[in-house]
Amino acid sequence: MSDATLPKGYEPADVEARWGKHWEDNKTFSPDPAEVLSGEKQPYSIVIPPPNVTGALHMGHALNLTLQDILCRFMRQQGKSVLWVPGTDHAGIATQNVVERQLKKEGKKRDDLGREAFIERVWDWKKEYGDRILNQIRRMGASVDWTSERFTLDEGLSKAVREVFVRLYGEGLIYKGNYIVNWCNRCHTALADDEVEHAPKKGKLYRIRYALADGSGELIVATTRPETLLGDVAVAVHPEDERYTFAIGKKVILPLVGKEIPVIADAYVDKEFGTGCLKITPAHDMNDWALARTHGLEVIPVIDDKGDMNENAPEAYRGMGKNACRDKVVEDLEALGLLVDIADHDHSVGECYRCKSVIEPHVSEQWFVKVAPLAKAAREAVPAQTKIFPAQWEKTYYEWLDNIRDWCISRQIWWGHRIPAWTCEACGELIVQTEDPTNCPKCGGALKQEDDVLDTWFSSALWPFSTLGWPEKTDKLKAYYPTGVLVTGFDILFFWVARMMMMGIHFQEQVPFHHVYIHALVRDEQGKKMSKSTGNVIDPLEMIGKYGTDSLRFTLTAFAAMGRDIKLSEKRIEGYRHFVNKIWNSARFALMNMEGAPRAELKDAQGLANRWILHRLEEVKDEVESATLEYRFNDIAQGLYRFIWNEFCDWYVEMAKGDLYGTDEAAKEATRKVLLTVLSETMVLLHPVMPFVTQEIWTALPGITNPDLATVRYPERRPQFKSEQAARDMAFFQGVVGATRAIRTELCIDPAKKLPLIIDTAGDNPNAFDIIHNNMALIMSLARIDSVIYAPGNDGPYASGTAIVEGCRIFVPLEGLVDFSTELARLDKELGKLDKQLAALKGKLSAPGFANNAPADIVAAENEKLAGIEDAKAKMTELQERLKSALAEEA
RNA sequence: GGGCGGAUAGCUCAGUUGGCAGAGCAUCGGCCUUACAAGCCGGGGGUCGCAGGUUCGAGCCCUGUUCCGCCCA
Repeated sequence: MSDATLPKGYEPADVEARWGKHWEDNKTFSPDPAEVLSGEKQPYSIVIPPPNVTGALHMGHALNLTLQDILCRFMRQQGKSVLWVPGTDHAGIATQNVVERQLKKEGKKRDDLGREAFIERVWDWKKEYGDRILNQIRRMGASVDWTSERFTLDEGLSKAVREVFVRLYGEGLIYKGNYIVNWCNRCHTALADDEVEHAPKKGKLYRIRYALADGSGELIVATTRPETLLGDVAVAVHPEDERYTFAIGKKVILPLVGKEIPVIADAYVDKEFGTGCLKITPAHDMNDWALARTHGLEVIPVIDDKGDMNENAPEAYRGMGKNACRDKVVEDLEALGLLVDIADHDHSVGECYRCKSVIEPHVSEQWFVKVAPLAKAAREAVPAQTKIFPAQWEKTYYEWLDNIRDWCISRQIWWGHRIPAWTCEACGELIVQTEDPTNCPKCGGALKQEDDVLDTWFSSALWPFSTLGWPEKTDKLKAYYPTGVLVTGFDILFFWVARMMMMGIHFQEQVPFHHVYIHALVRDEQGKKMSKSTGNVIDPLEMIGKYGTDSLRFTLTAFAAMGRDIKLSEKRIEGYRHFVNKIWNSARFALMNMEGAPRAELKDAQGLANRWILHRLEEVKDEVESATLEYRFNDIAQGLYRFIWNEFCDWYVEMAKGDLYGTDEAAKEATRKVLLTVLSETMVLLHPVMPFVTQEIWTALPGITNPDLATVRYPERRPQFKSEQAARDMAFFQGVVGATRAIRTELCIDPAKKLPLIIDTAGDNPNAFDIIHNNMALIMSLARIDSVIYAPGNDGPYASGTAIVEGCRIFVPLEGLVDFSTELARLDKELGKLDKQLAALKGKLSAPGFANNAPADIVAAENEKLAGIEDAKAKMTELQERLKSALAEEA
């Protein structure tokens, strides 16, 4: 678009496709590390939180991408060398499940294919569908560097993963051991603590008699899982629980099994819960496991990895499913008279975050990272080297790191980074190294690699440096590590952020990012989590189709700092589409009035409107910059919204029409220049939030030297245009126009009717006379007035609508046009407002101690305010009295 | 059970060193005023969850309390 016109309506789809392609084809967002290494530019980098390769763009992604894009585009405007790395996560369990479902349709299982073929199959799937989410990122307008795209399972990242694993193993920070883990019977794998979700469930609490072996009585034990009693190794009571002190050290007979187990004392037991007697099943309960360790108790698993009772259970129960076994155990206990009762009991149950199956604590051999040393460094780095925004999350971060347990990193699935450890089948030697060994270095025997793969988060934890080429010492790594900020939701603060901190510090000796910005979760308008099953999902792509990317981005930005959750509804997006339209139309207006005006440097500002809008523009530049640097995204959006709509469109453009449509060529030229300057600089300020509409308008502006707005620098400051005087003068002008309009509307004057206006400029504003004198034509057009009489001390006719603006009385003569009882009532209402303010102010000023204790400037300001209101009240009362008596005389 | 956050207009929420409670949407009234009816002009609407405290002054700071949400156990 070269000529200075714009089509009547903004067509987002066309513009987005065109510019998206332009930016990608021109590699606009692919920086050269050399410009950083040479010292020419400062680096600014962000690594994208890699979405699951199986994923589809949802509102959380849309928010996350929008905020990062605002930062990246803004930093480019600041002259930084900006690298935003895109990519996807291989998402072990999720992706494997997708392909397994595919196989199921063909009537096959993964075992039918075997490991190699299955993995091949997953790669095929990835090739076919893995780009979906990436293309959706494109549609958000994200200014990522596509030449830097990575996948957590690609070759380079695999190298990084092996390097890290081998080094940690060498340092004794990775070990293999028996441990109780969260086990999903369905996914057939161990899960990390934070992959387990806790959901409230209705359950039962069973009370069961355990007889003391010496026949001196019985203990009644409360449990929610009676089937696990087959694996009990002790009963525990609180050491200070007087009901049971007699039993401590004795033995009880384990029902249905018949063996004797000890009664132990431990302060962990909650005296209030159930009966105060806790049965200890170390193999099937996390807490019992811990208790068994401190008391040196045996661990007897009775449930196997499929959820069935194993050979340690009495013969009657072997092979039964755990649920069936529970029924049988209860039945048998009842038959033996050992069951006291069953009560309803609500408790929280762990579920697999992938398939929602109930988690079964399970003892097995797994690989672990010893995290305590890593966690210590990660904790200490905050906030000195890495600052978390908002800072309240620091506490949560510390809380987690202080209570961290070793990280179970092995998963019994196939899709993922296979653990680089081999066991010699001959001598049992364990080999851990980056390169695949051929045979045992000790005895030459055949080797077998570990079957397990690594937790997906293990590779994600390396993302900030693995994507930059580590373990190679690449220019990219040197230039862009550490990254500037990590932008993410709080839900993965632990899964991911804390682990990146640990790995980054350990392997790069530097934190992976200077800042962490934690943003809200996007919920539906009722505040519920969006989910497909609830059917309350608002699809970002659908919204983009209906309202355009810019509308969606602006909406998310405007709500970005509003607390922890964003309640989103389609109506809001639709509302901000109106804003996009408003911007478009204001640009159309400006271009219609440019007539190819040459772009020349702005030297001075003439006229109230120009002086004022340039002053405001300077303020907005400051606001947008500081808000962006401080991650106050909603302030960026709101500041620009107000400026563009309520100031630029509603006032400036309307006032500019005076010059633009007038005959004073010099004024016309000056105003064109200001109009073009404000419009074009506003497009730059808004570009990070709304890249497309601003770019499209930018291209149409006359005199543009750089047509690609994405590479245009942030506007220079013009401090000479900052003018508090202009702001004050404008406020008075707006007051006069606003008061006049209000009189018209509230007295129901025909809008077409032109009225005269009389202003007594002898008020509190020393510039009143000049402001009115110099802007008479504007007042006439904005307030629909046909004549203005202004002079200090002038009285208008009593038969007027009246108002007080900064102590100036304004009169709209309405003789014969209205019923003046309406005006009297209107003045009553206004006086009522003044009285309210007066009462509050007087109360404050007369309060004992105010004059003495409050700062002098506050006292002076309050007194001035009081004088102003009292003056206005006196004047208004007088006007009302005058009108009243005149009306009485007439009658 | 431990921790964190929220409660402000009908709705969704701003409110950055304590100094006259704001916005958007919704609502009511009036306008096709030559960029925009996806618009313009004007109006109404709040005991800032509750109870105390600090202060000349509290939506904001402190204590307690109720309700809601989230995380961890």
